Amino acid sequence: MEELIEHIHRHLTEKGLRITPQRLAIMEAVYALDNHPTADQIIAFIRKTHPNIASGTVYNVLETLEQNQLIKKVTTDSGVMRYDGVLESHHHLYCTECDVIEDYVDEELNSLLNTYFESKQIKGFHIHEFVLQIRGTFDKC
Amino acid sequence: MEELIEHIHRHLTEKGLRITPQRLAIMEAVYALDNHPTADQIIAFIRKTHPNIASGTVYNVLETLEQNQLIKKVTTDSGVMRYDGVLESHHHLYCTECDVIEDYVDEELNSLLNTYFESKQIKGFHIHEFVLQIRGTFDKC
DNA sequence: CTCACTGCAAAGGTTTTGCAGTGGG
DNA sequence: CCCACTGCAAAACCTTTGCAGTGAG
Repeated sequence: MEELIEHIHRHLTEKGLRITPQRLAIMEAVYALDNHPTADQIIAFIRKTHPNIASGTVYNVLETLEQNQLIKKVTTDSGVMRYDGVLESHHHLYCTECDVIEDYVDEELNSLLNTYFESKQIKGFHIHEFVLQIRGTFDKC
Repeated sequence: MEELIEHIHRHLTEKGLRITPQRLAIMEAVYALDNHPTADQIIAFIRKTHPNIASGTVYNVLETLEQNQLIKKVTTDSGVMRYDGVLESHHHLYCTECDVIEDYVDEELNSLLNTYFESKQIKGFHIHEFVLQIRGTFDKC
């Protein structure tokens, strides 16, 4: 937690960005709330301790944090954006029964995909990254 | 085209759904418009020949068609939904420069993923399908 | 001090919903 | 004929934007 704040400080400072209570609170919320929170869930969480934060600010901050690689956006089928504090390249398990999205980190899978697409070039297209959505159900659902 | 209408007829009838001019027009629009049209593009296309169609109807029909496996939804980062008439299991190339989404059909890739995840079970999770988003740029962009 | 950032409120764009009326089977 | 479906319009929903005021450096 201490080192998280340390890390955020360094990152923001390096980019010439100010360290505001709102930005710290939003970073903490993304880490505290599991399951890839929506902007709305982040707003609700922060208002418990910080009642005057404006929703516009939260959207703006999330945008800034994403552009500075402090968080990632996660797309959903419903179109509502969700946010992820895990920064390493990874994939997601999407449950079709509940709204859980779980991180799926698997370096072997990344290699497999990279190797496959190195040998199998797609003509006229240059790949930057893969996002694999693994859709299914958790046993508990 | 004839056989397309035939196919839609059969599908809708099997499910006990009515065959309306709107539903046929929307199916035709999804096929006619390339590049995974948005609801808005579908509405604009149909109004050229069918000026009174309501946008609510288009959304409702698209929902119905998707639930009956006559079309597929394609998620985008912006949250705007797009639609795809290709029904076989396939993946997509997302261009980060322009708004093109191209179908990427590759049975070998499907096998690769299936084989990989058969050997590598994810505990507590039962996989239904994979959706690989291949993000990059077309040379022409 | 200064200007990047926040709060507030209004607007923007997409999708959903309610309801009366219509037309497909 | 009947009820599933459409047209229309309002509302819901998420997100962005403009602007005046504030507080981080």
